[in-house]
Amino acid sequence: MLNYRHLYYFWMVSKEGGFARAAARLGMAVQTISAQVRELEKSLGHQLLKPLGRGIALTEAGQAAQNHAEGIFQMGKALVEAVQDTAKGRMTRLSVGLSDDLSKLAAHALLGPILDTPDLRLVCREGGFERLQVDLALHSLDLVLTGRPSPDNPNLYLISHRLVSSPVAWYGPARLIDKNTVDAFPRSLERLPILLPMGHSALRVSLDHWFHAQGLRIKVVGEFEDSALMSVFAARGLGVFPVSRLGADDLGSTPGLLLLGCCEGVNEDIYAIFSRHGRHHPLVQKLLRG
Amino acid sequence: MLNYRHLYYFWMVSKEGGFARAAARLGMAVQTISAQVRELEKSLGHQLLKPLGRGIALTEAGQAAQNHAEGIFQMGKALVEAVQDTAKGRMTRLSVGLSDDLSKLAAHALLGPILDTPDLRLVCREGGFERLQVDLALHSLDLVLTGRPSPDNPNLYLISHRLVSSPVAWYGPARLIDKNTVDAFPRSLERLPILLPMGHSALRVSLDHWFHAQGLRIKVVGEFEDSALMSVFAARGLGVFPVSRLGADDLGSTPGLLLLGCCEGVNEDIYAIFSRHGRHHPLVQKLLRG
DNA sequence: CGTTGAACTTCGTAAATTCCTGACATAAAT
DNA sequence: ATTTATGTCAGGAATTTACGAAGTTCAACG
Repeated sequence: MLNYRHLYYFWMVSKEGGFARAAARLGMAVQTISAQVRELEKSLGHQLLKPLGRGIALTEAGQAAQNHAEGIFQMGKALVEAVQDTAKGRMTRLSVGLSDDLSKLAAHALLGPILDTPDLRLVCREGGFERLQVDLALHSLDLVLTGRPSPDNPNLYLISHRLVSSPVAWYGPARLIDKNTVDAFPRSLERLPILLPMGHSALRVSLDHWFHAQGLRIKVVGEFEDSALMSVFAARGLGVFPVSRLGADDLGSTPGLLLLGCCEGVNEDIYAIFSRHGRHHPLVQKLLRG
Repeated sequence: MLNYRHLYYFWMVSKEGGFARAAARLGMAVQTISAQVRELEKSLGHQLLKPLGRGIALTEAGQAAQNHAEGIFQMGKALVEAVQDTAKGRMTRLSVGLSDDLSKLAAHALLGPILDTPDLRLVCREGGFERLQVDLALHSLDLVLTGRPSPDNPNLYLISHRLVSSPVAWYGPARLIDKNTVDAFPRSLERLPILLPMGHSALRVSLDHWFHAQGLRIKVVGEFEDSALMSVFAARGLGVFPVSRLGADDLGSTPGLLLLGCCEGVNEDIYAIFSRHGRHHPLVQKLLRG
């Protein structure tokens, strides 16, 4: 049976890069740390640290152990926080991951129902879909908002729930939008430089289908992972871009951006992904209800 | 500081559903377990278990703790295995995740270089891309083979590396394939029922582009998450389907399946994803070299 | 309605582990 | 040679863990 106390000391040593610093940080004697780490090595049957110069270095086995320990103690920390939060009457802290493929404006609109929660402490993290999924599994996020469902594997510990399905509109810089282009929409897209989300996003797949169905031959001048970045490049005149209408009503009043048109039949779905196990965060439940 | 031994007992109790059973499983006295779990509750400041009938049940905080503990001890187990494996001269165990969007035949071909490793113990797990990604982060997999790259976030702990880019061929049941359809390929696809991978796979996106570029209007009769399942339905006569040529040479000799044609310009990329940290599994390195 | 028995709890004490003090050896960089 | 860091050995104090014995709770059964 692995001794987690020993592991903790080992982890601290490898993080601080030496027994002396680790002992100082832990407020303990150096010999103790040394002895305990040695115990760990004995119980695992392999050397984890080797001398290097006047310090130490990780062996291969040590590096493997380090990686795992990192995750273990990260989860330990998350556990304590989670327990503290659960029973604290209403929960005030909510960690949300916002996938890059999601319109930031839509995200804000979706989080609306809980923004007036008293004493709310909202922690927003951004990143790629996969990265956020990992954090969800490690329980350092309560909820992920994304444009793509996680496959609803029954024996898995994640649930995806479609929050909304919002129509998609096209916006562009004033330089490119005039009465002609608006009237001729969507045919006018063929004459305009187009910005699109990256190929692996669900919205992109829907749009490709739509182009095909409409028989549109378009000129793609840019592909973006992050929709906010895309809108910045669009406002600077690079091209026109699609975005979920949800929360984008005031995008037309953004300096430099005008509404080009709304493509019927193309929707951006927004999903909430959260852990199946355990209690659900009350704020997550509130979001799901509307 | 969280006491992992207390946590371990708590976890065992919640898994076994009672102190008595947990004590039996641990070979210890019931009182000990009870006292230790009580210590944990005291240090966390919240009750984790509550009486229910003549047994016990998890409180909300307890459920949160349970979830985290599950991951923690899973990683602890993985840590021990990893350390055992590292120093055992050459590593013999390799845990590979095979993404559903990947042709099983191609996967076998890619793993070829290491299949002759003496004393190899290959652990193959299948699943959705996201699920496997999570297992990679939890270090219960060494490597994931997939048709889609994980975004190469520089400050992230995962690396994707494109292993091969293999052309895609179409196969179908004898009932649908004859000299006419082969000669008229790819135009003949318009007259054939088509099976395709699910919309979120990278191959699907490439194919949609290809259909569009060729001006093909096709009839999709099935979409599959799993390419192996797709080939089974195809062999039974449901339709024709695309598959990476890599490792598929002998697919033509599979009872009931014939080669229809090869679409130039459409490639299935296959990526290897693995953890950036620590030493890389020697077998993973061997795979990357070729 | 009281008894029964399974399951959890409390208490006191024995055993094991953890941790410190202090002294000393080794190895490498300046 | 000096400084700085790791590695080792001992003895003893402090803490944690484990268990026996006795007590409490609660559903089930006659």
